[in-house]
Amino acid sequence: MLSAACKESIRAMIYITHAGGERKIIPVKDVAEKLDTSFYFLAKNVQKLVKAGLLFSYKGPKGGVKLAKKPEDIKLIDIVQAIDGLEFFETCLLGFKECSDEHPCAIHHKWADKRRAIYKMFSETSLKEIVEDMEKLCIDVIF
Amino acid sequence: MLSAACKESIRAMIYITHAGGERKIIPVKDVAEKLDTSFYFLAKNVQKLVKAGLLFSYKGPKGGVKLAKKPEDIKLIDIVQAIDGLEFFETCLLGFKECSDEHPCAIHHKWADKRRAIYKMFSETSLKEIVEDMEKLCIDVIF
DNA sequence: TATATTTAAGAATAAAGAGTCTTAATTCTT
DNA sequence: AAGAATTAAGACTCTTTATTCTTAAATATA
Ligand code: FES
Ligand code: FES
Repeated sequence: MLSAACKESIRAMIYITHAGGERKIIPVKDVAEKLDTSFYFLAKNVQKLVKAGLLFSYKGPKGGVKLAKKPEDIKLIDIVQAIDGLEFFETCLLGFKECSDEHPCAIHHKWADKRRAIYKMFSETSLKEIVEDMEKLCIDVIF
Repeated sequence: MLSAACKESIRAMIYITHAGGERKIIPVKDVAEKLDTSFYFLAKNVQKLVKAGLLFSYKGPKGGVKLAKKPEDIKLIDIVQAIDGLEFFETCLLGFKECSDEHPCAIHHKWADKRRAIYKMFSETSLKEIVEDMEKLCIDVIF
């Protein structure tokens, strides 16, 4: 459902929120190390997050990235949209051209419900909430 | 979420149910024509459905495929499992190694709910039900 | 038996996605 | 001003998935 790039981007955003939030600038290299992933791959995706207005970036020594908005104002759906786009929420599960209540496929009515619930969850879940939950549940950010 | 192969396979199974069910043998060529898709691609996926025990196949003139079980006994999840496998339902949305209530990631608890609902829907929805719904709603099988 | 028809199996090609690297631009520090 | 650190951009390779094709095996029919 989510691409590898998108999954990693969400993890990265969670870590950036946890480690620096809106204030502190975190080098992408640090994020890659903490997530135990490829700097190259991560950096490319981070560029998309910058372009989407979710991160501010700073070049040079002491450079890096930080949140461009308050953690409570960045929702999971924003990250998904920036990296993968929203086709998942707009296209037919069976691959038909149209997907709407007016032109439903054989399982549209059942599926649309589930899909809407996922969209709702992604739209309502903010980075702030995730990081707070993690601390509450004593889950390591990195895992 | 579902691969192109899986989406097409579900459509094919719906058509086979509608056109022949457990009785009549339908040539794969006919299915491909009706679905307006590549015979080659469809035929390869149909082979997997045969191996998974969802279809019987018959070679030679008058050959083709038919359902190997009653339409009410073939669920969407069976088709998904045969073509894509069940990783979607078993792996972490954020790409962590483990995915369980014991080793949850930052959004496991929220996601597990949604995922379970989808699994339930796929497990409970049979080809019989889909085809009946279509007839009831006057939706063309092919669309 | 010969022929035509159809699925089975797997090779070959094309496209998309994942992952890596190189170079340029920016900016901090000395 | 010079050098080092860091992101930006895009080319490049590798892997997986999608798609097409070829050949073999089976079977109905004449
Ligand atoms: S038309 Fe198929 S899911 Fe909406
Ligand atoms: S651990 Fe991430 S969804 Fe289950």
